Amino acid sequence: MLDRIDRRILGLLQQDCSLTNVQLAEQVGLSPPACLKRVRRLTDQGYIDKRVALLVPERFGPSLHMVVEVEMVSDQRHVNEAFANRVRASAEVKQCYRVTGEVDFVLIVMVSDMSAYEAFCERVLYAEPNMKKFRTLISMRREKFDTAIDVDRS
Amino acid sequence: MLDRIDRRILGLLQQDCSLTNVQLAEQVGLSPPACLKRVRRLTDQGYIDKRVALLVPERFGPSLHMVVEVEMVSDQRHVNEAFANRVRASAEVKQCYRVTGEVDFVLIVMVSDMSAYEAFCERVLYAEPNMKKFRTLISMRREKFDTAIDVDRS
DNA sequence: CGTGAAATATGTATCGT
DNA sequence: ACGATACATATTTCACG
Repeated sequence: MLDRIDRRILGLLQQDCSLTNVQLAEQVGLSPPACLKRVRRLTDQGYIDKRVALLVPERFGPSLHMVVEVEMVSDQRHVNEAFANRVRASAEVKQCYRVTGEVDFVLIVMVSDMSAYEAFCERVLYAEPNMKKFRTLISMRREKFDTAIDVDRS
Repeated sequence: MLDRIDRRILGLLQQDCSLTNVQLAEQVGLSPPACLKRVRRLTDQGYIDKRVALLVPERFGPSLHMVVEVEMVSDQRHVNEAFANRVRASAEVKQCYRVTGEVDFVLIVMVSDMSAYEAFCERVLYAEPNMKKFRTLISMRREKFDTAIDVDRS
């Protein structure tokens, strides 16, 4: 499926995709066309989702990260699917995890200040009829944010 | 500081940085050299951290996301700094938020299975003398993962 | 900021292993 | 099937107005 060179390519690209294909080819020891063919194949076969620029939040004014644990009234799938959709459409919500146990959803919400967070709670959380309760953990500091995954395991 | 075109550039690049400079220039209505100069300036001035390829986790075998709430014994800063450093050096930990309240840290940990998670707990959490207790929320489904930030606010 | 030209990179075709 | 070389096309990047 994926050989050592493919993994090396993916590892490098998820560290830094501003590498030119020539540089990438050099790093993995292939000719540029051979390297390009692999990258194209990895993209076509759905290993690479997309390439994005990661910005530095601090440069855009103060911001808060909220970790929000949401408990729903019922675990009915279609009802919670509706909530998941609202959350996906909500710009403040950067991540949403569906978890098992008492809590049903964990959200990572990014806002510029408390009033923006209150507005979000009104618009998304309190507006959801199936929402039972939620707990907010306030973070003023993101210590680590790494988008790379372990590519040496499949 | 940042004008409308800068914000437009940043907005586009954090959606998709595989755009060529020619395409980007076209979208924002500038000549390629003018656009390139802005991108370089935005990078040099620290608005852009890096460009990365986001991979599709499902293509690399099963994986679990753990939301881990960690409570420390003492809030002594230098002690918790040591823990933050361990966490930063730990490959399984993709994100770490320092939060206020009972809980001190929230980690997003990505592992292939439960035994990998147990190994992580032993190596990082139980090994930390200042760790009082932690709670794990297990997620088998990441509903949303958006690395883009709101660029229209500073 | 735009134009045009030079330097690089990307992408294609073909051949060889 | 996969990679290398050579060549054509496109992009990046610099100098100048």
